[in-house]
Amino acid sequence: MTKNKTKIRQTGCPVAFGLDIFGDRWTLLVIREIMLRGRRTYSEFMEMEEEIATNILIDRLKSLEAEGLVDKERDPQNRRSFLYSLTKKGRDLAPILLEIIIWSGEHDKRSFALTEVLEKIEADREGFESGLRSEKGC
Amino acid sequence: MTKNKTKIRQTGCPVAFGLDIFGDRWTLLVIREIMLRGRRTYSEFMEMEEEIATNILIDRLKSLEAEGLVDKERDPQNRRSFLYSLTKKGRDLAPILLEIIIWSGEHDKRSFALTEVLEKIEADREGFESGLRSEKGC
DNA sequence: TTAATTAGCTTGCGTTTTGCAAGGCGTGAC
DNA sequence: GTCACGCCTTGCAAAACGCAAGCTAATTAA
Repeated sequence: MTKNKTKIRQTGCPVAFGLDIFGDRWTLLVIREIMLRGRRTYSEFMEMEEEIATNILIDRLKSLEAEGLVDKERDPQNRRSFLYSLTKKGRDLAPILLEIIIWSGEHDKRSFALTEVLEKIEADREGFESGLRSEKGC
Repeated sequence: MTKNKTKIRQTGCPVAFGLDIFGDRWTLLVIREIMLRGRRTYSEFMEMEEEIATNILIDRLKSLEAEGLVDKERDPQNRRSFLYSLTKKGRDLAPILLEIIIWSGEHDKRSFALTEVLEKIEADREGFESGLRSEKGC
């Protein structure tokens, strides 16, 4: 396992604290897979269109579990598979993901027909947030 | 200059789009310095308690400028210095920063007396957001 | 008008992380 | 048994990071 996140910045700043946990190019994409797409297994995560490498994926899954953002359990239906699910701490990342989606929607030139979705989000932030697993936005 | 952010993931997902721009351990800390602490120059950024290296700082400033999140201009008062300031695109990151602060406030065990600030934020999100440059939270 | 200082930036080099390809191992199906 | 599936490890090259040193242009001090 690549020894990731070696340097932890205990400065007390909440921004730095958050970035120490999910401040990289892959962690929030794994969260997105679970939260927005309902994917739950290693092989489902491997299907994401951004083409994550196997060692990076397993590294992020381990650190997410170590940080208490996801739980890992055997799939009762298929006992050679594992199911990853968000803890409360993980689910609480929803507003951050939502704000990233809003920001990108406003500033991504290629934002293909996302505008209408964005207007809905802005109009009903609460409602959207509670129903985040409904495929909108991504 | 370290050739940063080589791989750009044009998948159309707004989460990936955002992470391509600020998905690393330093970019949002530079934004924090400007937005929350009112710092504007290279040497002021070097004073941040997380001890950023000079080459990393200049690399991030250049990519922030290239992405149109900050503007750079000569300081009229001190013509050997430059002033960095947020563009609209940069200022629009405020809600993301705010949500990170809220998340960390809830999940950082060492969250020294931040709780009361958080309650204020939650109670008056709009108000807090518009006055983000007021030293609270960080 | 020359020397020193300040602010911003570059360079070199060792370490860490990432990306990619290949392969290994445990579980369950046949 | 043997085979396939799902999860995970390993090896190696490339990129990014971290650290220390030094360079350059603008300003101030002598």
